[in-house]
Amino acid sequence: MGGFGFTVATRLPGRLGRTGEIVTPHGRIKTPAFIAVGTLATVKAVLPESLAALGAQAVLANAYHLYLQPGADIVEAAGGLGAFMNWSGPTFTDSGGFQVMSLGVGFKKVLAMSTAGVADDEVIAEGKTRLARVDDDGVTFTSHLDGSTHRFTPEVSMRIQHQLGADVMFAFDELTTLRNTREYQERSARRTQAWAERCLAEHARLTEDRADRPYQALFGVVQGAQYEDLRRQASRDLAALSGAGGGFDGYGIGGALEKENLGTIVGWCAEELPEDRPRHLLGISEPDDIFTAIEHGADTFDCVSPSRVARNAAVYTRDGRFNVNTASSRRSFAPLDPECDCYTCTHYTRAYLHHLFKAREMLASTLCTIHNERFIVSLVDRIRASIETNDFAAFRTEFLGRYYAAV
RNA sequence: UCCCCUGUAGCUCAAUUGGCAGAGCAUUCGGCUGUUAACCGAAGGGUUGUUGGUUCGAGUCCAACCGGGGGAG
Repeated sequence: MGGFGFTVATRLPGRLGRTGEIVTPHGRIKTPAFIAVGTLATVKAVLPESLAALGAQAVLANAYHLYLQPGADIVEAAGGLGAFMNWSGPTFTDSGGFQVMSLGVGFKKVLAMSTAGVADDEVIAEGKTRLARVDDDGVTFTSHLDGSTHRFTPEVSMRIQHQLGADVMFAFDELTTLRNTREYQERSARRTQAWAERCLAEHARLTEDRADRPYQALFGVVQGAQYEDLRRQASRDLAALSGAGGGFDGYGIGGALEKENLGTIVGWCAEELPEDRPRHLLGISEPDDIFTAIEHGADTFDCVSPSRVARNAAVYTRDGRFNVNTASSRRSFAPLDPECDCYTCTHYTRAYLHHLFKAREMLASTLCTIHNERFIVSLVDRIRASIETNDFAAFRTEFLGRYYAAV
């Protein structure tokens, strides 16, 4: 795994959390770290320069989306994801498993779905057009762009991700939801494990073929939904894999999670996964979840929330989240968050942002995305610092107490 | 002076043969957690220009008046 590495610096006493550093061919990532999401090789509405300026350390794009548009071959010909999108820092790509599967399921909300009352695995389609079919070998799905039919297997995802050329890739996994039966979860976990082995093998082969290129790390993904035994087993099984390349370079924790169980589930996985490899929690970034995830051993995480929510006028502040497009901001000439050091807060007022949203001006999205991304990056920076100075618990109490106070 | 058309939510407009007055936008608020998302949802808002009349029942039919538009002199 030349060119990729991870070292732990400080540990959170009595907990699984730690600070550390990931080294990639395109730079270092101080952990814990929030990875900005740029699904289509762009963090929507912001320039890469702005992202770098606000302290974003890495960007995560998506194999499914880039495969469909513009095509992995074009990204490869451009010199890889980073060169293509003019981002010189570390890059990640997600395998596309989540997208393909969530299209099949017909809904995206995995986090808070209830398990109540549904036992039939086929019901997960919920009457919507089913765009994907899973079998033991892979997934056949319909493009959401033009209806064309495609097939992803672990090998296909690996080939696409190698073409995209990100520093960190994820193994192709099956997404389940909390509505699937226990029996299905077990079957799915076995399938994801088998796919992990195939990803590793294909990855080793491709790495060999492309020895002239910078090394791309591969993270295995832990599934198992809300079941402790499945999560622990999946973690151990992934850790036990040591293919030609020496196993996974790190691990992702994915799948169905209820907010209340987030820490518990991350903890189960972190206890079973190798200490010396980074753990990435997929798709999480609410402030309280960040504290929970880090405490229980997550080193990195990514999420669309800061940018999506920003485009829809919701902004984070030290005193909680609010919508700038509501009347309360019409005549407010204060920054979004007076303690924030981002470009938006140091140059613009709530009244101006309110105006931009009401006028449907695109600068509204740009400025609020810069703010939200900075807010989360800054929060994680401060959490990292608090671990280093052994003030994590106090900082969490102070931050969350204020964030969720009043209003 | 006469003739024709037209008045319905803040705005633009719907509403079968007379049968519980709706929609889009705007307003107010809420939501968004491995992006099919500059998105989705909810709420508030009406003496249908006015006054009479016909009718079991009128936004709808009749009359007058008021406001707007057009035409003829």
